[in-house]
Amino acid sequence: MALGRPLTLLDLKLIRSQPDLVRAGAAKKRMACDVDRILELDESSRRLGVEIDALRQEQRNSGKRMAGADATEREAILASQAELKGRLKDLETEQNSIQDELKALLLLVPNIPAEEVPEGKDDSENVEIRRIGELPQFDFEPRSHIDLGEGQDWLDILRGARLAGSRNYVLKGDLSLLEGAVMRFALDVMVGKGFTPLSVPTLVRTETMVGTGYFPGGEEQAYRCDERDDLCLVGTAEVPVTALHQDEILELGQLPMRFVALSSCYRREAGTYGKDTRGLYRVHQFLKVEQVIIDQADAARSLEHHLEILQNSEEVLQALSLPYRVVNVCGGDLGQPQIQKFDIETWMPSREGYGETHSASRFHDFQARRLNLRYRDADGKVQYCHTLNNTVAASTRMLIALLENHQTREGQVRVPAPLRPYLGGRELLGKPIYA
RNA sequence: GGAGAGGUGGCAGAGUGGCCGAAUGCGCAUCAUUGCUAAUGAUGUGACUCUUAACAGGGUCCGAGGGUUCGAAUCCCUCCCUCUCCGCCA
Repeated sequence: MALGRPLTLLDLKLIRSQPDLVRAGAAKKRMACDVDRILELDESSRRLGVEIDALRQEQRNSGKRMAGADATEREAILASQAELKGRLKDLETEQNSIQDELKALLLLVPNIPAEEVPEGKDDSENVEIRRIGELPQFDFEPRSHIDLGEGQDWLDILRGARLAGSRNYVLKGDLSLLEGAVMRFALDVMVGKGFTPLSVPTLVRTETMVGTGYFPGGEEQAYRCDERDDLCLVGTAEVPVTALHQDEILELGQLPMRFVALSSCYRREAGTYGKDTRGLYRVHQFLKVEQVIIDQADAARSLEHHLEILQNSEEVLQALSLPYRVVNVCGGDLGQPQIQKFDIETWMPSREGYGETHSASRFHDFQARRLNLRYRDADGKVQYCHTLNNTVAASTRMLIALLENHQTREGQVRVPAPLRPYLGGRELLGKPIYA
């Protein structure tokens, strides 16, 4: 996969100087990483580079002598240049193939997880940090969002599938309005906190997918339009928003940048056949409000931002009176790019459990390196930025939580106070449909 | 989709085969002057990478990739992007 920019990725110097750190990081994430091969390729490439540089210098100097040379000198120069050129070509070809392999391997090196990341093999070993909110107590048999949605004629899964295949849906009437209300509320909360709202493309170049760390590796999860146009549908606004300033050198005064964006999100959900097949939990398309922070390379500040964006989303859930818990994602459940991730799981009565609704990630400079996203620090030195993001609200999973947690015996849905202004002041949605 | 013009440093902009990593201006930094600010003057100021303990030195980069040439920012080809006009269109 070609990337049209210098490629440093996980700092090669770091891999050289502390290979064990990189190995340990990969092990904690339960990921493979051929550090030895990388070091070997790096060394050969550099050895060749020294040779090539010397030959190029010779080539340049004798080339410059041509201008003032007489006939016999010219002939001698031509002869030596021809020989130089041949040697250079051989060495360059060799170095290119080494670097191609090196780049491909570097793209796969996992970012090193933070110390606070718990050990563990998969999501069953994520560590709960806190539970907030009272679980709803029903004095009747609570219904699933599917029963409520279909009963109120708010949700048409059959026709959604007919239009676009399984895992698609149609929202009707008040549920469609409720979707708009939650999205707008989430957006307004973030704008109120000083985040800059952004409307961004959801079709991006594959280079941008590589830059944000989704490719290589996540190709199966993305809808791709690259046969004719080299474009992919994003699974989250994180991609275009984080990449907004790719290839730029930002001024210190511009940082930190805080962005919030509402976008459609598209996910193929390959490999999830038979999992969460009913309802709105796992779908191919939904709306999401996402928050992104871009700041200078400072681990302490990054950690602060991480807690900040986590707090922001918790505030949204609390305002909507939805019970949730926060988990510290363990090494084995962490993706390649993150150094730490907090998931927020919201209570969903039909699942009789918490379902993942938010994911707050801290990347250190992983994405910034791939995106060539840099800034000039106080000393005038160019550095890679740090990036972070978190969900503010994802439409379908929030609708599940809202419908199921706030349902009444009659099958209506109480509207949490903060959403009422977006729904004409109504406190209750739907008609009584159950006795 | 058709025709044309372009893509050069943080920004603007010159540069049509070697003396160009690149004039000049702006911006920025330091110093001088100054009650402060402004103005003025001087000096400095690209990124990446390799060798080196360091001093220092080398190489790469003028949208991307390939080609011609002893030698390419400059010539040729392909692709990407931007702008103008026309067409189509929510």
